[in-house]
Amino acid sequence: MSHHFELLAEVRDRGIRLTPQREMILLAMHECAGHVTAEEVHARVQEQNPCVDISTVYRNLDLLRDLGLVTQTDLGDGALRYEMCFGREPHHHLICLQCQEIIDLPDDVLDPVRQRIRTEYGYEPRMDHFALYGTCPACQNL
Amino acid sequence: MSHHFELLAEVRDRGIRLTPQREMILLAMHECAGHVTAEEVHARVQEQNPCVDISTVYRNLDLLRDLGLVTQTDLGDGALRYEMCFGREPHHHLICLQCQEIIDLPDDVLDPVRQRIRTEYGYEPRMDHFALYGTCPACQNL
DNA sequence: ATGGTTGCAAACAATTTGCAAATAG
DNA sequence: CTATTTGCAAATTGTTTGCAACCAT
Repeated sequence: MSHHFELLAEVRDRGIRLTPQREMILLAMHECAGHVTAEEVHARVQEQNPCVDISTVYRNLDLLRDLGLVTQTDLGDGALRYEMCFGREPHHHLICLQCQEIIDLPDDVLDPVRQRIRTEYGYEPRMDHFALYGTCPACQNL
Repeated sequence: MSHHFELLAEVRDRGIRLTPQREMILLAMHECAGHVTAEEVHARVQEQNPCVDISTVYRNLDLLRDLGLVTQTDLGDGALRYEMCFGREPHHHLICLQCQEIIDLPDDVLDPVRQRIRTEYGYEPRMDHFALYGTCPACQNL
């Protein structure tokens, strides 16, 4: 919670109106360490004010994504995941296909791939927030 | 079309009933080089028999995916993509964020990532059919 | 004051399901 | 013959939209 203020200031500085709903969503995202669905953010916000609508959550998450404060990732299950990235290191996720455990990977695991994409195919890679899959050590011994 | 027969034999050998619908779907998938949506498969099959329902297409694509004959990929736009992988090299896709152009990448671009995931995190990676994003050479000059 | 923002209800798109009838083996 | 598969219609799920009222600046 240390830099809640910084976060709110950041938003205000960009000329974005700070409505109570927006502030609650920002706060909820800031507190949740991991990636959450819109539904989860909604539930969290409703604990404070049950009137807040899910569409407001979606609209704000989209906005924050466009501002670059939040990442939006599609993990392949039905729902999009959002994660606060303001003031955090870029990273990726390694997801266990069996137990769904998720661990973070440093951004540079993808550097060799980026390298090859650049030199061999001329594409400029943009791989900001990636989901990789596998089986975790625990689940390998079953 | 050379190994249509092989493909049908493969399916029959696994004890799967070969209904006309299933055969049409198999054929459509085999002819389409790239990744297609269920809708596209449906459209293609309906050219032959307009009665075939979209749910039948979905059910069969799920079945073929479970059999390992077809890959299912989520490119992040609303619709899942399917691709016949029977008798083909494993590969990945590099998608231009601007023009949506898609090119194939050989499987081994991910080897360094796999290596690190294995040695550093103990996960057994399973990255069969991946979607990577970037900007293609053409779109970089705009 | 006024333009961005909200809640609501309804629309949407992709996918799934229940069920009776049809059919492959 | 019978378990599987199909077509149909309806349900689900996650997300988006139109709009009048509301409110941060």
